[in-house]
Amino acid sequence: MTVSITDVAEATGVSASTVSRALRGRPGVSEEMRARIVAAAAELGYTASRSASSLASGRTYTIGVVVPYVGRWFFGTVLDAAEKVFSAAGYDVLLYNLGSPEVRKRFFTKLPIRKRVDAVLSLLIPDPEEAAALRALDVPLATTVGGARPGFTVVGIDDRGGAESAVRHLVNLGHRRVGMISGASEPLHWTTPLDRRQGYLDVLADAGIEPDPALEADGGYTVEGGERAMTELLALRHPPTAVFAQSDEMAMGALRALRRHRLRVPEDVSVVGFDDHELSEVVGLTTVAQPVAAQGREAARLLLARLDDPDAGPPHPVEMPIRFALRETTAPPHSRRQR
Amino acid sequence: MTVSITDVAEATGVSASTVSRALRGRPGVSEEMRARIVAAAAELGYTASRSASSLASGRTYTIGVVVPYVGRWFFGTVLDAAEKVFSAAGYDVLLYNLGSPEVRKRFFTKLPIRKRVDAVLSLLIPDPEEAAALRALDVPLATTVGGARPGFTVVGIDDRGGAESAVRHLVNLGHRRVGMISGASEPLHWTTPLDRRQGYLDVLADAGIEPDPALEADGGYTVEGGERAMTELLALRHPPTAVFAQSDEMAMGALRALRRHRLRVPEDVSVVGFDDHELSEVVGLTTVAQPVAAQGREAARLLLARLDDPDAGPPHPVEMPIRFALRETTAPPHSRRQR
DNA sequence: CCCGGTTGCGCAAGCGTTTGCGTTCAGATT
DNA sequence: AATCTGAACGCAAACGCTTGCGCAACCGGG
Repeated sequence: MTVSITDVAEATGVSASTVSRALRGRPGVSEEMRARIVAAAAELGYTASRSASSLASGRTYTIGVVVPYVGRWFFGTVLDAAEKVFSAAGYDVLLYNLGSPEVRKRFFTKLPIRKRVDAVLSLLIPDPEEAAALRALDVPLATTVGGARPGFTVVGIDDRGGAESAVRHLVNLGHRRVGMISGASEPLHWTTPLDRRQGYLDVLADAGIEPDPALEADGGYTVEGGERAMTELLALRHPPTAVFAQSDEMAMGALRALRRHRLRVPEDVSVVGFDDHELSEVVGLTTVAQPVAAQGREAARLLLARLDDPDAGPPHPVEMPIRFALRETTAPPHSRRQR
Repeated sequence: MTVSITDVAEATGVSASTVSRALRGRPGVSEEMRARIVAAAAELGYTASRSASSLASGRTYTIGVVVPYVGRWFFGTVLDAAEKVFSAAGYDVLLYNLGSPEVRKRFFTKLPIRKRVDAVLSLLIPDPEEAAALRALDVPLATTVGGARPGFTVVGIDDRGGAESAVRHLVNLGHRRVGMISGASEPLHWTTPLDRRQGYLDVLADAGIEPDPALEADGGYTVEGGERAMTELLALRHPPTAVFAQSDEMAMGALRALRRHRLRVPEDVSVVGFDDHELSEVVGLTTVAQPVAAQGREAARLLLARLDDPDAGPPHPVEMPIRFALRETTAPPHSRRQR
């Protein structure tokens, strides 16, 4: 039924070996013969069986991409960009969506990915054990989203510096009580929350402001979490006049909480986020923008490069540029709105 | 290096056939032997090579999912949900991200998916030719997002009814000039924009309102497009007092345009969207909510059912429930409009 | 005219599973 | 005791490719 390599071999009057070589651009076939074979293959609608060829060659031409949550904007965007690079290079993408802890655990113990991929791009930060499991696959590995791991190609951004620019902006506007909505409850091996927090603390110290632990609330990197966190902060005896949210999603949650409390942004409270979510510009959120898609592209490219040259070790971490995006959610404390 | 089935066989002192049967729960193996084999396999860290087993069995245990744009919230969410169902059932997901027309065309002509998947879930609406190409794969097929195709399992919503409820809401509030931001430039075989438009027209007719073509603007289903479209509408001599956006993304674009024009929502202009984007609640957008993740889950489930029982033809279309979500962007028209 | 070197192609041995069929053997049936 | 019956397992043939090696035919240079 489905046409196999011998069918096109017979149609052309050559052996299967020649067909294989011709179709894959291998040397040892005359140009004339190659043309005939290609034509015949096209006419018959032949595609090599991936299972068979990867069994025979050991290459799968498939990249495994593991993601914590495809639905979230950040990961969706990175995946989108990476997939384009991979498919343009002739690789297929096998997607593993590791939402819940159980699924994640099962994945790393059973490793269904084994013998199925030529490389893996991890959009989640593997803990040390998980990283070891991946290394056991013996294929090139890469990660985005901070957190260096031995053996991994990593591309990320300067989280600390980004946080600094955000908080410095608030301090420069005159804010003294600036809160932070973080993701403290996230697993510790993920360094992003820590780095961003450090940036926050650095700037405060620099400005001679005593950090107040009460001004740090956990938003778990979700919209709802951000809303809860902001609500907590507003319940304080001395609420902050400005908050730095470690992600735009949390910042949007914060905006919502503020609206609910009938507080105006930025007149009553300033908010700055981090990431530059696709909708941040729409809501006018001041934020520090990171090149999300570009990170996906870059990680994919580096991975492919390592596939082409297996001897090259993992390159040193790549740091993508960030940019402070001043919009409409920040102003000096207790300001009157000007027209 | 990598452990194969014969390694397990030798370790247990049986033949490879028995190992295969034991590990896959096939009859013909004593329980005692099965236990020993399972133990040995676990100890050696054995995983069957997918290439080899699918070559031998003809099954790939892989589902192809083709998506127009993973990064968009809607598709990301559907994919997320579907992937969970597939992986829970032991299937892997092969992702094809068909953003640009060229990539899309190449995909459907070369069909790299051939011989690689047991079924395909298409999140984009294939045109008749593309649908035929997919049918040639001779595997179960499914689509979400409107547009019935012969041979496809389809799950969707009542787009027309949803649009009607949205527009009726506006009309009931007293609006007479209600505009629409649509996606008219989208390919014609995608029926969603058409259905939603029909719902819009139905309600107007029902209310005795003469439809004004000038009140329909194309937003291309993106935020920027929505913003442009709203800007066009505002430039009219008689701008609408309310607009129905065919998607939340376009609605958000519209909100942005309105803010830029210093118009207040809902006092000056009412806006209602469609989809219930994850951030719609955050911005308080009134919309008609559809169960996005549920549609992905359902489509995946139906596909798996057809895999289990290949004789069952494609089930008739499944229609998921929708719900009108009243929030804060709609109100009665203001008699006095500022300029 | 011979000869080492290409060039172009076929042969056949895998790659690691699955599976139809055959074999063995313990126990049940006459 | 002879025969029949399953159950449990092994044999070996696929599955559809890739690839090292061998072997003609052909090339130009000495």
